[in-house]
Amino acid sequence: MTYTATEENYIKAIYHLQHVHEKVSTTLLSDEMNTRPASVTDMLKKLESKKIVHYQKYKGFSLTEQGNKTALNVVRKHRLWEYFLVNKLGFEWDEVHSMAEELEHISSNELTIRLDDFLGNPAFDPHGDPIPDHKGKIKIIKQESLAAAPLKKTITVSSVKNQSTEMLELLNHFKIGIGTKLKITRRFDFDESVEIKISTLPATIISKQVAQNVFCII
Amino acid sequence: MTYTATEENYIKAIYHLQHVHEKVSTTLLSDEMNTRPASVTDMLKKLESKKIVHYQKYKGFSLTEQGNKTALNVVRKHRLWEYFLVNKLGFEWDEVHSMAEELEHISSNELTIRLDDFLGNPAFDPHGDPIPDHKGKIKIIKQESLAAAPLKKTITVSSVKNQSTEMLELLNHFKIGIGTKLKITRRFDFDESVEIKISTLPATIISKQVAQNVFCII
DNA sequence: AATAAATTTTAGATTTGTCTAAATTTTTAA
DNA sequence: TTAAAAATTTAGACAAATCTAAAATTTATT
Repeated sequence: MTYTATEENYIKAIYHLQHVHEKVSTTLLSDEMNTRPASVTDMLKKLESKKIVHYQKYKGFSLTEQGNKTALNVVRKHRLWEYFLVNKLGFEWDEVHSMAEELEHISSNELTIRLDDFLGNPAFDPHGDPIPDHKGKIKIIKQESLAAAPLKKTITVSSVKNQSTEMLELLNHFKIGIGTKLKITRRFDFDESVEIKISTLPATIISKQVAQNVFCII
Repeated sequence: MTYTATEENYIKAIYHLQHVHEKVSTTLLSDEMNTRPASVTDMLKKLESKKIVHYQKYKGFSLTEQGNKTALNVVRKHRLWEYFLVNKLGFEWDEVHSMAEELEHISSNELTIRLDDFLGNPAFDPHGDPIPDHKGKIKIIKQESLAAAPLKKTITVSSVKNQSTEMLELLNHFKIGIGTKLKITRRFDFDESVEIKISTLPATIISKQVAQNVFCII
Protein backbone atom coordinates (compact mmCIF):
# COMPACT_ATOMS: atom_id res chain seq x y z
CA MET A 1 0.00 0.00 0.00
CA THR A 2 1.15 3.50 -0.76
CA TYR A 3 -0.27 6.69 0.67
CA THR A 4 -0.29 10.30 -0.42
CA ALA A 5 1.97 12.75 1.43
CA THR A 6 -1.13 14.22 3.06
CA GLU A 7 -2.35 10.85 4.25
CA GLU A 8 1.09 10.11 5.65
CA ASN A 9 1.09 13.42 7.47
CA TYR A 10 -2.24 12.64 9.08
CA ILE A 11 -1.05 9.16 10.03
CA LYS A 12 2.10 10.57 11.59
CA ALA A 13 0.14 13.24 13.46
CA ILE A 14 -2.25 10.66 14.91
CA TYR A 15 0.72 8.55 15.94
CA HIS A 16 2.37 11.46 17.73
CA LEU A 17 -0.80 12.63 19.42
CA GLN A 18 -1.56 9.10 20.62
CA HIS A 19 1.74 9.16 22.47
CA VAL A 20 1.05 12.45 24.20
CA HIS A 21 -2.69 12.46 24.83
CA GLU A 22 -4.98 9.96 26.47
CA LYS A 23 -7.62 10.52 23.82
CA VAL A 24 -7.04 11.98 20.38
CA SER A 25 -10.01 14.04 19.23
CA THR A 26 -10.97 15.45 15.87
CA THR A 27 -10.31 18.99 17.08
CA LEU A 28 -6.91 18.07 18.50
CA LEU A 29 -5.92 16.53 15.22
CA SER A 30 -7.25 19.48 13.23
CA ASP A 31 -5.11 21.75 15.40
CA GLU A 32 -2.04 19.61 14.80
CA MET A 33 -2.66 19.55 11.06
CA ASN A 34 -3.65 23.20 10.77
CA THR A 35 -6.91 22.25 9.14
CA ARG A 36 -10.56 22.43 10.15
CA PRO A 37 -12.33 19.63 12.01
CA ALA A 38 -14.51 19.01 8.95
CA SER A 39 -11.40 18.21 6.91
CA VAL A 40 -10.24 15.78 9.58
CA THR A 41 -13.57 13.95 9.45
CA ASP A 42 -13.23 13.61 5.70
CA MET A 43 -9.72 12.23 6.02
CA LEU A 44 -10.69 9.84 8.81
CA LYS A 45 -13.28 8.28 6.57
CA LYS A 46 -10.70 7.88 3.88
CA LEU A 47 -8.15 6.39 6.27
CA GLU A 48 -10.80 4.05 7.67
CA SER A 49 -11.58 2.76 4.21
CA LYS A 50 -7.86 2.06 3.85
CA LYS A 51 -7.80 0.25 7.20
CA ILE A 52 -5.38 2.75 8.69
CA VAL A 53 -7.64 3.81 11.55
CA HIS A 54 -10.48 2.35 13.54
CA TYR A 55 -13.19 4.97 13.38
CA GLN A 56 -16.69 5.29 14.77
CA LYS A 57 -18.34 8.57 14.12
CA TYR A 58 -18.80 10.82 17.12
CA LYS A 59 -17.00 8.17 19.20
CA GLY A 60 -13.35 8.50 18.25
CA PHE A 61 -10.55 6.87 16.29
CA SER A 62 -7.17 5.21 16.68
CA LEU A 63 -4.50 3.74 14.44
CA THR A 64 -4.83 0.13 13.37
CA GLU A 65 -1.81 -2.21 13.42
CA GLN A 66 -1.31 -1.28 9.77
CA GLY A 67 -1.60 2.41 10.62
CA ASN A 68 0.96 2.11 13.35
CA LYS A 69 3.38 0.35 11.06
CA THR A 70 2.95 3.04 8.45
CA ALA A 71 3.46 5.80 11.01
CA LEU A 72 6.65 4.18 12.24
CA ASN A 73 7.95 3.99 8.70
CA VAL A 74 7.34 7.69 8.12
CA VAL A 75 8.95 8.57 11.44
CA ARG A 76 11.88 6.34 10.54
CA LYS A 77 12.40 8.13 7.24
CA HIS A 78 12.02 11.55 8.82
CA ARG A 79 14.65 10.85 11.43
CA LEU A 80 17.08 9.14 9.09
CA TRP A 81 16.96 12.15 6.78
CA GLU A 82 17.46 14.49 9.74
CA TYR A 83 20.48 12.47 10.71
CA PHE A 84 21.78 12.72 7.15
CA LEU A 85 21.21 16.45 6.96
CA VAL A 86 23.02 17.13 10.22
CA ASN A 87 25.79 14.54 10.17
CA LYS A 88 26.58 14.43 6.47
CA LEU A 89 25.55 17.82 5.12
CA GLY A 90 26.47 19.83 8.21
CA PHE A 91 23.13 21.45 8.94
CA GLU A 92 22.21 22.47 12.45
CA TRP A 93 19.41 20.82 14.36
CA ASP A 94 16.95 23.64 13.97
CA GLU A 95 17.30 23.87 10.21
CA VAL A 96 16.39 20.34 9.24
CA HIS A 97 12.77 19.87 10.19
CA SER A 98 11.07 21.27 7.12
CA MET A 99 13.46 19.52 4.75
CA ALA A 100 12.88 16.22 6.53
CA GLU A 101 9.12 16.85 6.27
CA GLU A 102 9.53 16.69 2.52
CA LEU A 103 12.11 13.91 2.37
CA GLU A 104 10.09 11.58 4.61
CA HIS A 105 7.60 11.08 1.77
CA ILE A 106 10.11 9.68 -0.71
CA SER A 107 8.67 6.27 -1.31
CA SER A 108 11.45 3.80 -2.11
CA ASN A 109 11.97 1.28 0.67
CA GLU A 110 15.27 0.24 -0.77
CA LEU A 111 16.43 3.84 -0.54
CA THR A 112 15.51 3.96 3.13
CA ILE A 113 17.42 0.77 3.82
CA ARG A 114 20.51 1.96 1.98
CA LEU A 115 20.40 5.37 3.59
CA ASP A 116 20.17 3.66 6.97
CA ASP A 117 23.24 1.55 6.16
CA PHE A 118 25.13 4.53 4.75
CA LEU A 119 24.54 6.40 7.99
CA GLY A 120 25.68 3.42 10.06
CA ASN A 121 22.22 2.40 11.25
CA PRO A 122 21.88 5.15 13.82
CA ALA A 123 19.50 4.48 16.71
CA PHE A 124 18.87 8.14 17.51
CA ASP A 125 18.38 11.27 15.44
CA PRO A 126 20.16 14.60 16.05
CA HIS A 127 17.57 15.63 18.66
CA GLY A 128 18.01 12.34 20.50
CA ASP A 129 14.74 10.88 19.29
CA PRO A 130 14.85 7.16 18.55
CA ILE A 131 14.92 6.00 14.92
CA PRO A 132 12.71 2.95 14.31
CA ASP A 133 14.58 0.15 12.54
CA HIS A 134 13.29 -1.43 9.32
CA LYS A 135 10.95 -3.62 11.35
CA GLY A 136 9.59 -0.59 13.20
CA LYS A 137 11.45 -1.47 16.38
CA ILE A 138 12.46 1.46 18.57
CA LYS A 139 15.26 1.55 21.14
CA ILE A 140 13.61 2.65 24.34
CA ILE A 141 15.87 4.31 26.88
CA LYS A 142 14.81 5.49 30.29
CA GLN A 143 15.12 9.22 30.33
CA GLU A 144 14.56 11.89 32.92
CA SER A 145 14.31 15.62 32.40
CA LEU A 146 16.98 17.77 34.04
CA ALA A 147 14.15 19.17 36.11
CA ALA A 148 13.61 15.74 37.65
CA ALA A 149 17.04 14.10 37.51
CA PRO A 150 18.93 13.36 40.76
CA LEU A 151 21.62 15.64 42.18
CA LYS A 152 25.34 14.93 42.07
CA LYS A 153 25.28 12.02 39.66
CA THR A 154 27.05 12.17 36.33
CA ILE A 155 24.32 12.00 33.72
CA THR A 156 24.33 12.12 29.93
CA VAL A 157 22.13 14.37 27.85
CA SER A 158 20.15 12.11 25.53
CA SER A 159 17.45 14.22 23.91
CA VAL A 160 15.91 17.66 23.69
CA LYS A 161 12.18 18.11 23.39
CA ASN A 162 11.93 21.63 22.02
CA GLN A 163 13.73 21.81 18.70
CA SER A 164 13.54 25.52 18.03
CA THR A 165 16.36 27.79 16.94
CA GLU A 166 16.01 29.67 20.21
CA MET A 167 16.50 26.52 22.23
CA LEU A 168 19.50 25.51 20.14
CA GLU A 169 21.03 28.94 20.64
CA LEU A 170 20.67 28.64 24.37
CA LEU A 171 22.01 25.10 24.54
CA ASN A 172 24.99 26.05 22.38
CA HIS A 173 25.65 28.87 24.78
CA PHE A 174 25.63 26.44 27.70
CA LYS A 175 27.71 23.95 25.68
CA ILE A 176 24.98 21.38 26.09
CA GLY A 177 24.45 18.90 23.29
CA ILE A 178 23.31 15.30 22.87
CA GLY A 179 25.90 13.15 24.62
CA THR A 180 27.14 15.90 26.95
CA LYS A 181 28.01 14.56 30.39
CA LEU A 182 27.08 16.77 33.32
CA LYS A 183 26.25 16.85 36.99
CA ILE A 184 23.36 18.66 38.65
CA THR A 185 24.97 20.44 41.57
CA ARG A 186 22.02 22.35 43.02
CA ARG A 187 18.35 23.10 42.61
CA PHE A 188 16.87 26.43 43.63
CA ASP A 189 13.42 26.23 45.12
CA PHE A 190 12.41 29.79 44.31
CA ASP A 191 12.24 29.35 40.54
CA GLU A 192 13.17 25.68 40.22
CA SER A 193 16.26 26.62 38.28
CA VAL A 194 19.07 24.09 38.16
CA GLU A 195 22.82 24.51 38.58
CA ILE A 196 24.84 22.23 36.35
CA LYS A 197 28.50 21.43 35.98
CA ILE A 198 30.03 20.22 32.72
CA SER A 199 33.54 18.75 33.15
CA THR A 200 35.90 21.60 34.04
CA LEU A 201 33.68 24.45 32.87
CA PRO A 202 32.43 26.80 35.56
CA ALA A 203 29.00 25.82 36.89
CA THR A 204 26.03 27.61 35.33
CA ILE A 205 22.38 27.93 36.07
CA ILE A 206 19.65 26.96 33.65
CA SER A 207 16.01 27.90 34.02
CA LYS A 208 13.23 25.48 34.84
CA GLN A 209 11.91 25.95 31.29
CA VAL A 210 15.17 24.73 29.80
CA ALA A 211 15.59 21.94 32.34
CA GLN A 212 12.17 20.55 31.49
CA ASN A 213 13.11 20.28 27.84
CA VAL A 214 16.46 18.57 28.26
CA PHE A 215 16.38 14.83 28.90
CA CYS A 216 19.16 12.59 30.06
CA ILE A 217 20.17 9.06 30.94
CA ILE A 218 20.90 8.60 34.60
CA MET B 1 8.68 31.50 -6.93
CA THR B 2 7.88 27.91 -6.11
CA TYR B 3 6.16 25.42 -8.35
CA THR B 4 4.23 22.23 -7.77
CA ALA B 5 5.91 18.93 -8.60
CA THR B 6 3.62 18.63 -11.62
CA GLU B 7 4.52 22.08 -12.86
CA GLU B 8 8.21 21.26 -12.45
CA ASN B 9 7.74 18.06 -14.39
CA TYR B 10 6.15 19.94 -17.27
CA ILE B 11 8.90 22.54 -17.19
CA LYS B 12 11.56 19.85 -17.26
CA ALA B 13 9.81 18.01 -20.07
CA ILE B 14 9.59 21.17 -22.19
CA TYR B 15 13.27 21.82 -21.52
CA HIS B 16 14.28 18.33 -22.63
CA LEU B 17 12.07 18.36 -25.71
CA GLN B 18 13.41 21.76 -26.75
CA HIS B 19 16.88 20.23 -26.87
CA VAL B 20 15.82 17.32 -29.05
CA HIS B 21 13.13 18.70 -31.31
CA GLU B 22 13.05 21.71 -33.55
CA LYS B 23 9.51 22.52 -32.50
CA VAL B 24 7.82 21.33 -29.34
CA SER B 25 4.12 20.72 -29.91
CA THR B 26 1.25 20.15 -27.55
CA THR B 27 0.95 16.54 -28.67
CA LEU B 28 4.65 15.88 -28.26
CA LEU B 29 4.53 17.23 -24.74
CA SER B 30 1.41 15.26 -23.91
CA ASP B 31 3.20 12.12 -25.07
CA GLU B 32 6.21 12.93 -22.91
CA MET B 33 4.01 13.59 -19.88
CA ASN B 34 1.66 10.67 -20.49
CA THR B 35 -1.32 12.98 -20.45
CA ARG B 36 -3.80 14.17 -23.04
CA PRO B 37 -3.25 17.22 -25.23
CA ALA B 38 -6.15 18.96 -23.45
CA SER B 39 -4.30 18.66 -20.15
CA VAL B 40 -1.21 20.16 -21.72
CA THR B 41 -3.20 23.14 -22.95
CA ASP B 42 -4.54 23.71 -19.43
CA MET B 43 -1.05 23.54 -17.98
CA LEU B 44 0.40 25.84 -20.63
CA LYS B 45 -2.11 28.51 -19.68
CA LYS B 46 -1.11 28.12 -16.07
CA LEU B 47 2.60 28.25 -16.87
CA GLU B 48 2.05 31.27 -19.07
CA SER B 49 0.34 33.11 -16.24
CA LYS B 50 3.41 32.33 -14.14
CA LYS B 51 5.71 33.61 -16.89
CA ILE B 52 7.35 30.23 -17.35
CA VAL B 53 6.43 29.88 -21.02
CA HIS B 54 5.66 32.14 -23.91
CA TYR B 55 2.42 30.82 -25.28
CA GLN B 56 0.16 31.77 -28.15
CA LYS B 57 -2.72 29.48 -28.68
CA TYR B 58 -2.58 27.32 -31.76
CA LYS B 59 0.83 28.83 -32.51
CA GLY B 60 3.16 27.20 -30.03
CA PHE B 61 5.13 27.76 -26.85
CA SER B 62 8.65 27.90 -25.46
CA LEU B 63 10.31 28.40 -22.11
CA THR B 64 10.97 31.93 -20.95
CA GLU B 65 14.30 32.89 -19.37
CA GLN B 66 12.67 32.22 -16.03
CA GLY B 67 11.36 28.87 -17.27
CA ASN B 68 14.78 27.88 -18.49
CA LYS B 69 16.35 28.74 -15.16
CA THR B 70 13.74 26.72 -13.33
CA ALA B 71 14.24 23.74 -15.65
CA LEU B 72 17.98 23.82 -15.11
CA ASN B 73 17.47 23.84 -11.36
CA VAL B 74 15.27 20.77 -11.51
CA VAL B 75 17.72 19.00 -13.80
CA ARG B 76 20.52 19.96 -11.43
CA LYS B 77 18.70 18.46 -8.46
CA HIS B 78 17.77 15.33 -10.37
CA ARG B 79 21.34 14.68 -11.42
CA LEU B 80 22.88 15.51 -8.04
CA TRP B 81 20.53 13.04 -6.37
CA GLU B 82 21.36 10.42 -8.99
CA TYR B 83 25.01 10.97 -8.25
CA PHE B 84 24.31 10.59 -4.55
CA LEU B 85 22.29 7.42 -5.02
CA VAL B 86 24.97 5.77 -7.13
CA ASN B 87 28.16 7.03 -5.55
CA LYS B 88 27.13 7.20 -1.92
CA LEU B 89 24.35 4.65 -1.55
CA GLY B 90 25.71 2.14 -4.03
CA PHE B 91 22.76 1.89 -6.39
CA GLU B 92 23.25 0.96 -10.00
CA TRP B 93 22.56 3.35 -12.84
CA ASP B 94 19.33 1.81 -13.90
CA GLU B 95 17.76 1.86 -10.46
CA VAL B 96 17.98 5.52 -9.65
CA HIS B 97 15.74 7.29 -12.09
CA SER B 98 12.40 6.99 -10.31
CA MET B 99 13.92 7.90 -6.94
CA ALA B 100 15.56 10.96 -8.45
CA GLU B 101 12.21 11.88 -10.01
CA GLU B 102 10.87 12.27 -6.49
CA LEU B 103 13.96 13.79 -4.89
CA GLU B 104 14.29 16.48 -7.56
CA HIS B 105 11.21 18.22 -6.15
CA ILE B 106 12.62 18.75 -2.67
CA SER B 107 12.54 22.51 -2.46
CA SER B 108 15.36 23.74 -0.23
CA ASN B 109 18.04 25.57 -2.18
CA GLU B 110 20.42 25.36 0.71
CA LEU B 111 20.02 21.58 0.68
CA THR B 112 20.93 21.46 -3.00
CA ILE B 113 24.02 23.56 -2.41
CA ARG B 114 25.16 21.44 0.52
CA LEU B 115 24.47 18.21 -1.30
CA ASP B 116 26.51 19.51 -4.20
CA ASP B 117 29.41 20.31 -1.87
CA PHE B 118 29.08 16.99 -0.06
CA LEU B 119 29.37 15.19 -3.38
CA GLY B 120 32.40 17.26 -4.38
CA ASN B 121 30.61 19.44 -6.93
CA PRO B 122 30.45 16.78 -9.63
CA ALA B 123 30.14 18.06 -13.19
CA PHE B 124 28.57 14.85 -14.56
CA ASP B 125 26.01 12.40 -13.28
CA PRO B 126 26.39 8.60 -13.35
CA HIS B 127 25.13 8.43 -16.94
CA GLY B 128 27.61 11.06 -18.02
CA ASP B 129 25.02 13.82 -18.30
CA PRO B 130 26.25 17.25 -17.22
CA ILE B 131 25.08 18.63 -13.88
CA PRO B 132 24.24 22.37 -14.03
CA ASP B 133 26.02 24.36 -11.33
CA HIS B 134 24.15 26.62 -8.93
CA LYS B 135 24.06 29.33 -11.57
CA GLY B 136 22.65 26.94 -14.13
CA LYS B 137 25.91 26.68 -15.99
CA ILE B 138 26.59 23.39 -17.75
CA LYS B 139 29.96 21.95 -18.75
CA ILE B 140 29.69 21.28 -22.44
CA ILE B 141 31.99 18.63 -23.81
CA LYS B 142 32.26 17.62 -27.41
CA GLN B 143 31.07 14.08 -27.69
CA GLU B 144 30.77 11.61 -30.52
CA SER B 145 28.87 8.35 -30.55
CA LEU B 146 30.91 5.18 -31.01
CA ALA B 147 29.05 4.81 -34.27
CA ALA B 148 30.67 8.03 -35.50
CA ALA B 149 34.01 8.18 -33.66
CA PRO B 150 37.28 7.79 -35.58
CA LEU B 151 39.17 4.50 -35.84
CA LYS B 152 42.37 3.69 -33.99
CA LYS B 153 42.33 6.61 -31.56
CA THR B 154 42.15 6.10 -27.83
CA ILE B 155 38.85 7.59 -26.75
CA THR B 156 37.08 7.85 -23.41
CA VAL B 157 33.49 6.86 -22.82
CA SER B 158 31.73 9.93 -21.44
CA SER B 159 27.99 9.23 -21.47
CA VAL B 160 25.33 6.72 -22.35
CA LYS B 161 22.06 7.82 -23.85
CA ASN B 162 19.84 4.85 -23.12
CA GLN B 163 19.68 4.29 -19.38
CA SER B 164 17.74 1.06 -19.25
CA THR B 165 18.58 -2.02 -17.23
CA GLU B 166 19.07 -3.93 -20.46
CA MET B 167 21.63 -1.43 -21.70
CA LEU B 168 23.46 -1.48 -18.37
CA GLU B 169 23.53 -5.28 -18.47
CA LEU B 170 25.11 -5.23 -21.90
CA LEU B 171 27.65 -2.55 -21.05
CA ASN B 172 28.63 -4.36 -17.87
CA HIS B 173 29.17 -7.46 -19.98
CA PHE B 174 31.45 -5.52 -22.32
CA LYS B 175 33.15 -3.87 -19.32
CA ILE B 176 32.21 -0.47 -20.67
CA GLY B 177 31.47 2.28 -18.17
CA ILE B 178 31.75 6.05 -17.96
CA GLY B 179 35.47 6.81 -18.10
CA THR B 180 36.44 3.59 -19.86
CA LYS B 181 39.22 4.13 -22.39
CA LEU B 182 38.99 2.17 -25.60
CA LYS B 183 39.98 2.07 -29.24
CA ILE B 184 37.76 1.39 -32.23
CA THR B 185 39.66 -1.16 -34.23
CA ARG B 186 37.23 -1.86 -37.07
CA ARG B 187 33.83 -1.07 -38.48
CA PHE B 188 31.84 -3.62 -40.42
CA ASP B 189 29.84 -2.25 -43.28
CA PHE B 190 27.27 -5.01 -43.41
CA ASP B 191 25.56 -4.18 -40.10
CA GLU B 192 27.59 -1.15 -39.02
CA SER B 193 28.80 -3.04 -35.98
CA VAL B 194 32.00 -1.82 -34.33
CA GLU B 195 34.98 -3.72 -33.02
CA ILE B 196 36.48 -2.22 -29.89
CA LYS B 197 39.52 -2.89 -27.78
CA ILE B 198 39.71 -2.05 -24.08
CA SER B 199 43.28 -2.15 -22.68
CA THR B 200 44.43 -5.76 -22.69
CA LEU B 201 41.00 -7.38 -22.98
CA PRO B 202 40.34 -9.30 -26.18
CA ALA B 203 38.61 -7.20 -28.81
CA THR B 204 34.82 -7.52 -28.99
CA ILE B 205 32.14 -6.43 -31.36
CA ILE B 206 29.25 -4.24 -30.38
CA SER B 207 26.15 -3.70 -32.48
CA LYS B 208 25.25 -0.48 -34.23
CA GLN B 209 22.41 -0.01 -31.75
CA VAL B 210 24.78 -0.04 -28.79
CA ALA B 211 27.38 2.09 -30.56
CA GLN B 212 24.81 4.79 -31.25
CA ASN B 213 23.99 5.03 -27.56
CA VAL B 214 27.51 5.23 -26.22
CA PHE B 215 29.21 8.60 -26.44
CA CYS B 216 32.85 9.45 -25.95
CA ILE B 217 35.43 12.16 -25.91
CA ILE B 218 37.88 11.96 -28.76
C1' DA C 1 -33.07 15.59 33.60
C1' DA C 2 -33.32 19.31 30.56
C1' DT C 3 -30.94 22.64 28.25
C1' DA C 4 -26.87 25.07 26.92
C1' DA C 5 -22.28 24.53 25.16
C1' DA C 6 -18.95 22.13 22.77
C1' DT C 7 -17.71 18.81 19.46
C1' DT C 8 -18.29 16.35 15.37
C1' DT C 9 -20.36 15.43 11.05
C1' DT C 10 -22.81 16.54 6.73
C1' DA C 11 -23.75 19.30 2.73
C1' DG C 12 -22.21 21.89 -0.70
C1' DA C 13 -18.42 24.68 -2.70
C1' DT C 14 -13.39 25.52 -4.35
C1' DT C 15 -8.72 24.43 -6.40
C1' DT C 16 -5.47 21.44 -8.92
C1' DG C 17 -4.63 18.35 -12.36
C1' DT C 18 -6.71 15.37 -14.95
C1' DC C 19 -10.20 13.37 -18.34
C1' DT C 20 -13.65 12.91 -22.66
C1' DA C 21 -16.15 14.85 -26.23
C1' DA C 22 -17.02 18.57 -29.10
C1' DA C 23 -15.53 22.75 -31.38
C1' DT C 24 -11.99 25.38 -33.53
C1' DT C 25 -7.83 26.23 -36.03
C1' DT C 26 -3.97 24.86 -38.73
C1' DT C 27 -1.83 21.87 -41.99
C1' DT C 28 -1.80 18.79 -45.78
C1' DA C 29 -2.98 17.24 -50.05
C1' DA C 30 -6.02 16.45 -53.79
C1' DT D 1 -7.54 26.60 -53.20
C1' DT D 2 -10.62 24.11 -51.03
C1' DA D 3 -11.73 19.85 -48.59
C1' DA D 4 -10.02 16.43 -45.51
C1' DA D 5 -6.99 15.33 -41.85
C1' DA D 6 -4.45 16.52 -37.94
C1' DA D 7 -3.61 19.31 -34.10
C1' DT D 8 -5.19 22.21 -30.58
C1' DT D 9 -8.40 24.31 -27.57
C1' DT D 10 -12.83 24.74 -25.06
C1' DA D 11 -16.51 22.97 -22.27
C1' DG D 12 -17.91 20.33 -18.80
C1' DA D 13 -16.89 16.65 -15.47
C1' DC D 14 -14.26 14.11 -11.77
C1' DA D 15 -11.09 12.96 -7.63
C1' DA D 16 -8.35 14.81 -3.78
C1' DA D 17 -7.98 17.84 -0.09
C1' DT D 18 -9.60 21.59 1.57
C1' DC D 19 -13.14 25.19 3.17
C1' DT D 20 -17.69 27.42 5.42
C1' DA D 21 -22.15 27.01 7.21
C1' DA D 22 -25.57 24.22 9.01
C1' DA D 23 -27.14 20.00 11.25
C1' DA D 24 -26.47 16.28 14.45
C1' DT D 25 -24.55 14.36 18.53
C1' DT D 26 -22.22 14.32 22.86
C1' DT D 27 -20.84 16.55 27.12
C1' DA D 28 -21.37 19.76 30.71
C1' DT D 29 -24.13 22.57 33.75
C1' DT D 30 -27.76 24.22 36.24
